[in-house]
Amino acid sequence: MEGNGFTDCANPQADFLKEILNREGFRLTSQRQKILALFSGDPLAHHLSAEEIHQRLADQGEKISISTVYRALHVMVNLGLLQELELAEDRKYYELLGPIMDQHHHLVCVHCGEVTEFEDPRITAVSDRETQAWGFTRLNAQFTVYGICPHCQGHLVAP
Amino acid sequence: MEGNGFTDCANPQADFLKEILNREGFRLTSQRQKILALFSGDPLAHHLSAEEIHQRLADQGEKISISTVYRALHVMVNLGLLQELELAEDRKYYELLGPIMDQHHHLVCVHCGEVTEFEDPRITAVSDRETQAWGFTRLNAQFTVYGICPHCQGHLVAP
DNA sequence: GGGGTTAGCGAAAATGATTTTCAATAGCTG
DNA sequence: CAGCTATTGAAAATCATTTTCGCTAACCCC
Repeated sequence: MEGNGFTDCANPQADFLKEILNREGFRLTSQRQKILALFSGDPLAHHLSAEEIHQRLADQGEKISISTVYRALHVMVNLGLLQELELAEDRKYYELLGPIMDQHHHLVCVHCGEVTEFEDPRITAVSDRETQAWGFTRLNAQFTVYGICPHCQGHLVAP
Repeated sequence: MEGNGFTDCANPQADFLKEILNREGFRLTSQRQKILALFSGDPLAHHLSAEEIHQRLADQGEKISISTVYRALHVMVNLGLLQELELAEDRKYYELLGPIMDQHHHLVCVHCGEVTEFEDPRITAVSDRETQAWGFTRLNAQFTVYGICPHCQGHLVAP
């Protein structure tokens, strides 16, 4: 009954999303807004999996189906709003892909799962060079380094 | 009844594998030898998925259970003999990780799936720099660039 | 501003890669 | 060679992700 906060008053965030969606024949739904809001709202929520998104929404009282979460994530990846990451072994993670935000990469501890981000212009340089050299249209690049973090190096027992 | 060709006469390939396996408490089995032989035997078989390995073995008359293939791949990844790659969306691929072979990376066409390899010392330099900067022990690094290959750029219809 | 069209939703079932279970077998070490 | 235990095969189990289907809600047009 009560409003969801998106219905009428001008919301620049929503307008932006709506335009991007409608341009490609997609519709602006409250579910998509809430999912995207999770990323832009919480700076600590850099990397989220579908299940984590579903859980966080449930925690804040939003009952959104897990299939809807997956569908929304795919749409946003295709629109270039999110990027899909292969951080853990089994599930995929997603992060906001701002047009401003420069390409950044990941250092993952295979022991505790901690993820650290870093940037280096050389990475972008190499991906540009290679895509051009082979005549590819570049869509995306992922650089992930796996290792053991300083903290976990103390606990080196057999897994 | 007839031999498998590995039973007795000195096989440097097998001895090498046996030593590596035994050093960590693993055993040399004919299944593991055959799986590893697929990689070193066929230079065209750069990137293989578990299912492809199972199929190739079946084609050459070797009946090895798919679960054994998965188990062998994990062991070899842990021993540093193989590297796990995230090339396609759904399955994992594996490739030989020679101590000689320098780190190389992948350029993937998201349309046709073609995989091209390239090398660039800057990538290794960056991963070394970052792991050291954060105090990590470096295990592995993967750099994958996604794009559309020249051939597929002609077929740009909506998916 | 309402009505028709159709994208999108939820719930549950389906899929498909990978993992585990368990009894039988085969490496390795003494 | 014997004993211990890692490994295998086959089938069942997992588990993330996708699909199906009837219903709802966005968007477009008048």
